[in-house]
Amino acid sequence: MITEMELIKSKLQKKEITPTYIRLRVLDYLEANKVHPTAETIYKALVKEIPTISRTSVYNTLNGFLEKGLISSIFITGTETRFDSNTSPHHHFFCEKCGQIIDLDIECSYFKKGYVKGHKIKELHGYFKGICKNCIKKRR
Amino acid sequence: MITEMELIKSKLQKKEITPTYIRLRVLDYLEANKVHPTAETIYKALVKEIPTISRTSVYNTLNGFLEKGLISSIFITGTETRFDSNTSPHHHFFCEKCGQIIDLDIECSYFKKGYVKGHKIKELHGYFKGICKNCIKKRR
DNA sequence: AATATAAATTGTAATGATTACAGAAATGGA
DNA sequence: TCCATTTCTGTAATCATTACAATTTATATT
Ligand SMILES: [Mn+2]
Ligand SMILES: [Mn+2]
Ligand SMILES: [Zn+2]
Ligand SMILES: [Zn+2]
Repeated sequence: MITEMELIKSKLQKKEITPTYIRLRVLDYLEANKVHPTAETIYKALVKEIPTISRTSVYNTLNGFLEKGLISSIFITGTETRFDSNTSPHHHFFCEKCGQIIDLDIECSYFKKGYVKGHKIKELHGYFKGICKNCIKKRR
Repeated sequence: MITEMELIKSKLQKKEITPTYIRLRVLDYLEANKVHPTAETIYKALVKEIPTISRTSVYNTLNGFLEKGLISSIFITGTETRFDSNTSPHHHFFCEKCGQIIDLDIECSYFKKGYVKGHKIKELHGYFKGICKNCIKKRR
C-alpha cells in the first residue's frame, strides 16, 4: 500500500520537482485543505510543526509549484493571492458574508471552444461574488 | 447643446457626488480612455494638465466613485487594480502578448438566473487570458 | 569519511501599490 | 468677512510579496 506522503512525493516527481521536506509539506497542506489558503495561512499552519520554516520558503515553494503547473492561484479578495491544488480550469464563488471561496463545477462554452470573439483563450478566470447557500439559510 | 463636461457633471450629480474639478477630470479621463487604466496611469495623465493634483486625490476619487457605484474595478495583471467607467457586468480578455484588456460582450446564463448551485449571485468577475485577435495576426 | 559543488532554506531588507492621517486650501452660507 | 465643512495635498505607514546574501543541507567525487 502507498502512504499519503508517498502519493504527494510522486506528484512532485511527476512535475520534476525535487521532493524536499518543505515541498512535501506545502503540497500536502494544499491537498488536505482545499479552501484556497493564502501563503500566510500556509506558513502559520506549517510553522507550528516545522518551527524553522521561513515565510520566504513558503512563497518560493508556492511560486515554484505555480511555474511547474502543479498548483494554480486566484486573486479574489483584493488583498492576497490564494492557492489551489486544483489546476483544472474551474470557477469560484466568493461569499461576501462568510468569506468562503467555493469551487464551482460549471462549464463555459467559450472556454470549451478555445476562442472568444477571435481571441485565443489559454486561461479561464471566473468567480461570482454574492451570498452562499449556507449564509442564505442562516439569515432567515 | 450640452458640452462634454456638462454631461460628466450630470453623471456625478446623479450619483450624489459633488462635482469638483478633480472629480470631473478623473471621470472624464475614464470615459475618454476605456482601456482600464491604473490609478498611476490616470495620475500621470492628469498631472500634466493639473500640476498640483496629488496621487492621493486620484485614489480617493476613484474609491469614492467605486463606493457610489459610478465605476467598477478589476484585478487582472496581479499587481495593480484597474478602473472601468463601465459598471454593467461584463467579461474581459487579457492578452498576454500586448497586455491589452479588452471588453467582451458575451453572456453568462448563471448570472442571468441570479443563482449558481444555490448561491445568490451579486457580482460577476470573469476574464480570459490568452492571445488577442491582433497579436495572432501579427505573429504569422 | 572528507571534500567539493550544487541546491535548498533562512532572515532581513527592499519594493510597490494602496491607505492613513494631519495640515492646507477651497467652498459656501450666515 | 467669519466660521464650518468639504476637499485636496504631502508624507508616513501598511502589508503582501520579492530580492538577495548568507547559511545550511544534500549530492557527487575522491
Ligand atoms: Mn478552486
Ligand atoms: Mn471593462
Ligand atoms: Zn457564506
Ligand atoms: Zn494582444
